[in-house]
Amino acid sequence: MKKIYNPKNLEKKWYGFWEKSGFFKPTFKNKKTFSIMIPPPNVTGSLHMGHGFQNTLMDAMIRLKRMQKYDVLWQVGTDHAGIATQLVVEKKLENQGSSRESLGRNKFEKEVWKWKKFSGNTITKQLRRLGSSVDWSSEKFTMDKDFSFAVTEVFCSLYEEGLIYKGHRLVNWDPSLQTALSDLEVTNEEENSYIWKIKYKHKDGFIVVATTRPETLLGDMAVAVNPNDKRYKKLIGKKVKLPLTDREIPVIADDYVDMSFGTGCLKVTPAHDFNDFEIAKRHSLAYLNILNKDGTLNEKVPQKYQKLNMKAARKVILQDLDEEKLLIETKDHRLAIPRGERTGEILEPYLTEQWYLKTKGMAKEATKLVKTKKIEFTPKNWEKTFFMWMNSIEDWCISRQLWWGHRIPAWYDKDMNVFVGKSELEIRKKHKISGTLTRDNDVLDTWFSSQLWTFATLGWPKKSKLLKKFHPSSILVTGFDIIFFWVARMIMISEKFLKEPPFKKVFIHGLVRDSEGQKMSKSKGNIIDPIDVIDGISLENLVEKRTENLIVPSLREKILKATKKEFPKGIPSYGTDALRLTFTSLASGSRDINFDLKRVEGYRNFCNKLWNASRFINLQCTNYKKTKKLSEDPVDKWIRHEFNKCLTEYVDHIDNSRFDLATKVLYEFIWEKFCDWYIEFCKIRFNDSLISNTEKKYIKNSLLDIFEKTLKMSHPIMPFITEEIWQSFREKFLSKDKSIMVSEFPSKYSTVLKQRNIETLKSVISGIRNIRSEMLISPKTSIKIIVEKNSKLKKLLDENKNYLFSLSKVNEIDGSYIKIPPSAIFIIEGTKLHIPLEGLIDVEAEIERNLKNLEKHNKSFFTLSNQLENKKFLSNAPRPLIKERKNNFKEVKLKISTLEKQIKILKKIK
RNA sequence: GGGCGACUAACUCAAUUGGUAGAGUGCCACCCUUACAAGGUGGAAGUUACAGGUUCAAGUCCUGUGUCGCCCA
Repeated sequence: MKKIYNPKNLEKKWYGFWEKSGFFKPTFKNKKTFSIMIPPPNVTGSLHMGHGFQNTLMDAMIRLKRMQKYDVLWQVGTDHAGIATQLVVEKKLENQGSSRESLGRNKFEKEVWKWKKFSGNTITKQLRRLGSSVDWSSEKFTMDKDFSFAVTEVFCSLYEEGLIYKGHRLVNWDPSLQTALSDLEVTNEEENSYIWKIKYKHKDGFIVVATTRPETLLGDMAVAVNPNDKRYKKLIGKKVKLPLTDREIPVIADDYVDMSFGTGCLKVTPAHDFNDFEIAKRHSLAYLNILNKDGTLNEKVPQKYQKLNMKAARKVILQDLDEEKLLIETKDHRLAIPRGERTGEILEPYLTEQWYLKTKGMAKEATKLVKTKKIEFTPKNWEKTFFMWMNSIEDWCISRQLWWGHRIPAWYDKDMNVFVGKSELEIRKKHKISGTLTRDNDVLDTWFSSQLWTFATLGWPKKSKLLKKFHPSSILVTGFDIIFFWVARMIMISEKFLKEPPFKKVFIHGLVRDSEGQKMSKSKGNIIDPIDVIDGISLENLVEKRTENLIVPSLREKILKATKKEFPKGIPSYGTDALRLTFTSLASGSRDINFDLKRVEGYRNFCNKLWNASRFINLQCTNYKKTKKLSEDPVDKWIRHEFNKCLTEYVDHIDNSRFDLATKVLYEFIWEKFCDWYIEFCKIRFNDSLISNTEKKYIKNSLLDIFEKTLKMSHPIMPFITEEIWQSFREKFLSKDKSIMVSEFPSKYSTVLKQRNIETLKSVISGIRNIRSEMLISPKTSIKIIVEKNSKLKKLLDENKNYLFSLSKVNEIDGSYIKIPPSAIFIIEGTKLHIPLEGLIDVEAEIERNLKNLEKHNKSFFTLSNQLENKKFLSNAPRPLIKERKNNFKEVKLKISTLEKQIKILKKIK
């Protein structure tokens, strides 16, 4: 074994071995089941830190349950990601001088499939690098034939039930994509803009309308005022002339108008504003659509403005208004601008006919599932958010004017009568149609298909074995950003079609941000690729990666500088296990996860520690194979007790999705208990000539036994290093398992009591070390200690001489206790322990040290005495607590009096 | 405007039902002791954002304020 842990090579080797051996597949042997459906990543995307985080948590659970002999299924697959994928392919075509339109629908679709084949492996390769033990044999893609079949099935059935309908109304329209988007795909962010005041003339003068969107003026159908607004009361019902046109529009009264905003006069553009749409409904106004699909003005506006896009139109219209002296004020104003979350384009409310799904009824059922705890959210407060959304849910616009996705199974005859069915053939048969039928051009929103993920992956609508065994899945692990998009919709649709929840628990994790809490994004140039943390990357390559394909090239310099500052030497290779440990250690249920590479370094060191511990054990057990009998020495019992404690907590924490705490107890056990003390105890015994070879064998058995259990316990979080070490110990462990990952999860040692003596011994050793260090006694100098002859402590120390002598460099325990020379002292469980000063300790420094300790104890003396003098405390506080405090008080008093005496003595010598 | 969350050591994060605030990294001192310098031993470091309140006892519960972030309108 090499001196330094090097994760390179060994990770790929073991992953390949696991996959080839079929360890990831469900066994169908065990009754208890555990299943997780992976949130399907975008098929053409690549893995980011969020994926890394999420998959680490899932894998930890999956590996644990697999070792606990559950029948485990981790369903894997990818999502076709309609808009995102179409955009990428269109961009590619554009670079080749081609376009979607010039290719036509069929050829374009073929291009996308080609691209999917080319880039689709990226993400699955990356998942493998993370160690994710997903069942590749049942991998699914949302555009697979059987999956598509399920989508069609659901659509048709919802349509037949009357839950899907076609509606003519305003949608969020992305002019660059020329498709509708659902409300959830819109981001509203405040931006700097203006508010303009424009004169609308009438026969007795004019009124002033305030607007943030002057360019939609050409679609105005009314001017609205508040019915209580005295300023405009007499104008209600009159007509005003719409500027730049020859149209006249009425002044109407509507409560919606805020008298204090702007001028109190609102222009009403029914076809291009959601609020105005509602106003128009109330007043039976006409809807005048003034936009083409590409966002330019159409033939309904004066010729001059036709074909202008919104930006250009605004400029020209403001100019013209100014010329006609109708523009009277331009003022800075901040307002929320709706943009498409994929394209960043400004969206237009646009009047079109779209497919909608009625959601209110399903939402009610979904709410019930959570309220009755059939589904539980962790952390729990997300349920609140979930309920809020379910209460205010609107019908879902499920059609998209895209070419990549599940095409809507609807056909139209010559007269535009619509028929919905699984195929054209089926429709012809059913409705006895022989004439032409044309299929609807639109595809379904990607989320419409991904909502079926938990069951369509398992073969639904067929009644498959998998479905029966693994649905509902045990837990869903996902980010809070898609609770509405995905989680809620899965719950609704699963309850609708399977009459059961899609999962029993939902674990909502935080968003991975950079170390300063900034969201990682391409435009900020602060993205860290998990694979780069695993393999390492040079500064040059990192900068290159962060600045390529920038939308705003001017950011380049800034990103370069920031990257150089944060990673002056690039990123070293830390290995998957270190990264996974970092992720789990950060999974505390908080909303934001600031990813700091320094934490990875700490966990890489931890892996190195484990690695080297195993080297030591390997060395001690050369040519040795474990036998049954374990040593019953107190130190062996002590470590077993510690192990039991750790194991119980560890499993509990994972079951409660507190991966941070699980990582913590594991870390502390391995480093602070196993390595710092137990291995040292073993080392001393192996070197002790007074211990028989037989006894040493028992010690080796103990060591190997607990080491194997420790490796197994660690495996779910750090799979690679544990497998590498375990395999090299396989014969020593006498294991018949092929891999640690399919071995049985360790159980507790039976009936091991807490070993108080060992704790005391540790305290003595630490106390001596403390004095040595503070008094600057060279590590080479051996010292003598003096302990009261008949004390329990003396007996304990005599019994454990070997440990005491090597771990604190003591060479004599003097129990004579007559004429104690000037000493440094400390008190352990009421017994004084002296270290003679002569030739070792600077008296002045020792006085200082004692004064410092005295001060510390005085502080607790006061808090404790206050507490214990307080009658209310004594009558109200729980008994054990009072007892504890009283003991503490006694101890502190003793310590203080001893220290004071000691200081007096020392001062005398001086 | 409504809702949610965060604020704890220099940095990144913990702290079960209220019971004397803990890790990692960094810092200081001493050590290359044959598992490990990616290490060992010891140490310093906090008015828990602020102001009130409840309580014997508050980082934790309540009220208000501030700063930052997210969601919805």
